[in-house]
Amino acid sequence: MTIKTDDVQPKPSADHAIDGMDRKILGALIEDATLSYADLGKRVGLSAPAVHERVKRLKRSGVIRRMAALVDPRAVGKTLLAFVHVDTTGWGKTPELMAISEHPEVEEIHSVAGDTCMLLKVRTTDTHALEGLLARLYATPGVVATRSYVALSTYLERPAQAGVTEVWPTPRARVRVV
Amino acid sequence: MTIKTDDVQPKPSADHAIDGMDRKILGALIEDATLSYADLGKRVGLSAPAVHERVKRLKRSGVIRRMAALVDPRAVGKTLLAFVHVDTTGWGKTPELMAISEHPEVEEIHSVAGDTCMLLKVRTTDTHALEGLLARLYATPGVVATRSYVALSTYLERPAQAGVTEVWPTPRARVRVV
DNA sequence: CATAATGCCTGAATGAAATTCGGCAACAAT
DNA sequence: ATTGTTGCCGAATTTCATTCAGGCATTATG
Repeated sequence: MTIKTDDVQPKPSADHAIDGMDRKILGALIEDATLSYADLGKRVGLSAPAVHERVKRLKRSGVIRRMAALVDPRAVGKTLLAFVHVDTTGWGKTPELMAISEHPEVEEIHSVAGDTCMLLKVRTTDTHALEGLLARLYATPGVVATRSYVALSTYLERPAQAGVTEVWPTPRARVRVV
Repeated sequence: MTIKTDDVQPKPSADHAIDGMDRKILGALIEDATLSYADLGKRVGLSAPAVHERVKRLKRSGVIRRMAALVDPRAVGKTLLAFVHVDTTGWGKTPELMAISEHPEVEEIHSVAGDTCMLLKVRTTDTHALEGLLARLYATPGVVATRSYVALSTYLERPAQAGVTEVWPTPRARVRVV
C-alpha cells in the first residue's frame, strides 16, 4: 500500500524524468516562447515533430506551467516595487491570510523561516498606493506588524533558469554497511 | 533644449500611451501567450489584424519585453527558494557586486531602502547548495553580511499584472494658481 | 460649414507554421 | 530471436500569422 502524499504545493507529475534534451528545450523556451518548432528543433538538434511531442509532454506534466507575456511593470504604471515582511498571530494557510492574494498589487506570498512569518512581493503605482495596501494588510485579521523594503533599483530580474546549478555537489553517503 | 535623462533602469519608450484596450490585451497575454490573434480579438472586442497591430506596437515599444515559458522550478531540481539580504560596505552598481548576477541561482537583485543594502531572490537544489552560494557571496568583495529567509511554502507567485491598481487614488493638487 | 487628412478598423488573400499521420530504428523484456 | 515499446523522422493537412486594399469616424483647416 502506498502512502498518499497529497501535497499542498502543486507537484510536477514525475511520469518521465527530465533529460538533457528537455533542459535545452526549456532553456530556449524560457528565453523566447515564440520560437517555431522548426527553429527550436534546429537549435537543440531535433526535428519539428519531435520537439513538438516533447513540449506537449512538458506542458501536460506541468513542467511548463504556461506561456506568458512578460510585461514591463513601469509601462503599466507600477513604478514602485517593495518586499513586505508580515508578522502574524497564527501560522498556516488560513482563509484570512489567503485573502491577501486578492489584492492585485501582491505578486508573491511566501511563508518563510526567519524573524518574520510571511514575505510579500508587491508592486504599486507610488508610495501612496503602497500605504493603501499596507492599510488593507493591517486590516486583515491575524496581521500584527509589517516591515517594508522599498526597492530603489532592480539590477536583475529573470524568470527561473532551466539548468541545474549544482555548483557544490550535494555530498552523498559513501558509507558501506557491513 | 531637452535634458537627456539617460536612466539606468530600462525605460519603456512612451511613444503611444497605453489605453484600456492595451491593458485588456496585456492581461490576456499575461495569462496565455499562445492565444491566437483571432481569439485574442474576440476576447477584447477587436479584429485580428487590429490586435496584431497593437501587440506589435506593444512589443516594439518595450511594454511587452518578451514571451517566455514559465517553468516549474521544482521540476528542474530547484526545490529551495530563499530571499537573501546582503549588507555591503559601499553602495551602487559596482562591478564586484554585479558579479553576483553571474551566479545562476540568483534570479533577482534589488537595492532596497531599509536595514539592508541589497535583496536577492535565489533558488537552489537544497540547503547545501544554498550554503555554497552564500560562501560565494561572502567571497565577493564588498559583502560584509547576509541574512537568509528560506521559503517554507509559496502561496502565490504570479507575473506582473496588467491592470492599474489605484485603490486609493493618488491625491492630485486641486490648487488653482492665480 | 465643407473638405481634406489622419488614424483605426473590417474583411479577404497569401504564405508560413502547428499539428497529425504513417513508417522506421533502437532498446528492453520475455 | 521475437515482440512490444519508445522515440524519431518526413510528408500531408489544417490552422494561423501577416499583409493588403478599402471604409468609417474624428480632427484639423480653409
